[in-house]
Amino acid sequence: MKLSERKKKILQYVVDDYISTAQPVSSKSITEKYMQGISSATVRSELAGLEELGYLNQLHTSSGRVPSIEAYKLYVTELMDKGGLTRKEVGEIKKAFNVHADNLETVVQNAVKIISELTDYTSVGMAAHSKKEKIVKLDIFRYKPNQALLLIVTENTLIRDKFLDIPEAMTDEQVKEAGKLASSYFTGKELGEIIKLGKLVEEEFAGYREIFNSVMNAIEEYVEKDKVGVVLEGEGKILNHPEYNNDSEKVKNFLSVVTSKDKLADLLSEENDDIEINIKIGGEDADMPKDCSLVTASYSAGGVNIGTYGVIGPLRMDYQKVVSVLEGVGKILEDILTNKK
Amino acid sequence: MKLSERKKKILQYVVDDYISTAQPVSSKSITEKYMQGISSATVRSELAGLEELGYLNQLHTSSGRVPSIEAYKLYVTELMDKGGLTRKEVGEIKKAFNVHADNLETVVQNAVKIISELTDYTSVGMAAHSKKEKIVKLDIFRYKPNQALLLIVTENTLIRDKFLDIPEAMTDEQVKEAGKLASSYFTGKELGEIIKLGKLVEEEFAGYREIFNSVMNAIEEYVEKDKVGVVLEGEGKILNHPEYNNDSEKVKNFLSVVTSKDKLADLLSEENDDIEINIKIGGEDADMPKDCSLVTASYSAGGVNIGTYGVIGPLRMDYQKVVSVLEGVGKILEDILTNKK
DNA sequence: AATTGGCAATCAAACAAAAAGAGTGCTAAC
DNA sequence: GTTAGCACTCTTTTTGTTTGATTGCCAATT
Repeated sequence: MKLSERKKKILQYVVDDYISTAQPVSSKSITEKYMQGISSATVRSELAGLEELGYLNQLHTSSGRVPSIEAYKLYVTELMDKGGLTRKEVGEIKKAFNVHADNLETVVQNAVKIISELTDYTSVGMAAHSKKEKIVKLDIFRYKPNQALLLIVTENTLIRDKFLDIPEAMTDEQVKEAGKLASSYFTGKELGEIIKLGKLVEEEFAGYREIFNSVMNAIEEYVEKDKVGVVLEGEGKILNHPEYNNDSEKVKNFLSVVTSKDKLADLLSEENDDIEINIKIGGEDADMPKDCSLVTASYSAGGVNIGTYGVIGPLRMDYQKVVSVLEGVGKILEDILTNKK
Repeated sequence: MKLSERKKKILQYVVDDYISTAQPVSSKSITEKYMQGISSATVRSELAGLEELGYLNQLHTSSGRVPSIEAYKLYVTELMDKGGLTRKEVGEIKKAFNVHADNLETVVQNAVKIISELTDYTSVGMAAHSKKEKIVKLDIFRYKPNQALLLIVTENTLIRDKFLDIPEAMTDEQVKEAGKLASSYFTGKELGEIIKLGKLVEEEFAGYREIFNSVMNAIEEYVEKDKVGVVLEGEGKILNHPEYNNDSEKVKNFLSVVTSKDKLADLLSEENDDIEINIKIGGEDADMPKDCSLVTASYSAGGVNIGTYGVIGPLRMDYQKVVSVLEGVGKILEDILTNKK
């Protein structure tokens, strides 16, 4: 099962070539483009070997080879060259972040946009909700006889508006009081801390127990998965790639995932805590569109996770470029955020 | 230029048939399906007349007829049958609104979703921001040395988070004071009223003039066009329709409009004040995808406009169904909102 | 034992020609 | 005004042929 050096090289060439041309790769083209000293017959037997091992596929007997999912996996982990960004690209990224950012969501928007532009793939991002964030402001006030509006602002300026069901019998005064109590109780606390508190609340604020529990639920929901904060860009770019050009089933499938913020939030929040760059290939995940790859990166500033960004595209994705861009954006973003804060 | 009754009937049949089959309509099929007592030759001469008048087109000499944009226009205004909704559909709509609505955006989301489901087209909605809405709460507080966060809550529970640039020299106290002043000044006022006030502010609150102006800008922007409030559903459904199936250029075009909330907000806020159902056909508008139709409806409850909803799809859209659904959803939505309030 | 040149076999893609079919427009008759 | 009939047009489908790319295998070579 161990691959010879030459097999690896050849596999790399096949994947490289297939990524850039979208055409099955022939033994001849390999000898011409990459390995002049060797004959095509030799490459052919190597290719046969790689196919045997499950790294390559043939569409029909007399066609060139196409990489298998296994091949892509090996490619991203071992085979591909790590390319950096050009000066120009770095410049473009910096410029993209230079525009006046109105709020945190705008920053995410900018990041996602430049990623999509530089890679030419659909890109997606989500600001992280660190459990270390503190609540800066909390307010509750009556909206309808049986509903109150909950307002939470955290350090990172993310705001949550949510309705709470309240008993009609409550007077405006009581609602106000509940708000005051909740505010003095929650303000200044870290989100994670609050979640951990769990059921303690029941005893202390018996009168407003329901309300307190609703507030805690809202906070928990917000930290765990904030689908509202998912930003998407370039959803149509999938059509720039030939494998999606005449297959509207595939496109439909792709769009159904990509346009569901729920699903995207799920995908982006998977196990990204410690890993920096994360590549998920093929339709292993129920939420992933079949025949797609997802490359994600988690960014942090000052040791705190500040968000997850990613690119979704065809299996035949330019991983090298994508990884470079994600790393580049991450670095610049982190610089900006650490300096500004 | 006046159409005979029979010409109108025939034109209606052609459009009906084309809408349901997506195939050019032949004289023979008309006599078979719709006008048994008449011969195909007669229909042919009528069709030739309608073509003369610009209502029909032929793809080539020996093909059936296809409706022109003019034909669609006439169809929606005069020709088409007005069909209602089935009991089942009404039931589905009611069910869709029965789920617990967390906030106003959820209501919009539900409406858009059920519209998309029932029509099988991409649908879009935007809550209206009536100038009559009053500000219920307004708050300003410091976020960074040179930025403050502005928070506005209106009767309809829409909240806007927005950063204001402030001089670093301002003390926290001053920010607080500005907030208090702004709150007491703006709270209770109608949005329209505030916009009209315009520059009066300059004199009165000289010390915090900048801040007051920023607040007013934010309010104006919010009333004029709130792109954040645009909700979209079923963007992939365009692919269910054959004219988009093998034309990825068209799809790309469509997606580029539909995925831009800016453009959608523009489209939805055009001149919808007094008209109830508004049909825009073909690519007259720069913001409209070419070869698309947009059907919008403005809903109101208690005399106040509460939002605009619409369906975007191919020219060959099932207008009858779409109009029925939009009307049906509007009616039910209005009922719910007027009762609840 | 690995490599190579040569060659038949395979298969998709491109092309061409022919046949089938759908629909029209026109005309002469009703 | 309506209709049957028919020639004509143009697309679609079918069928067959050619071309070209590529492989796998084998025997010869290094």
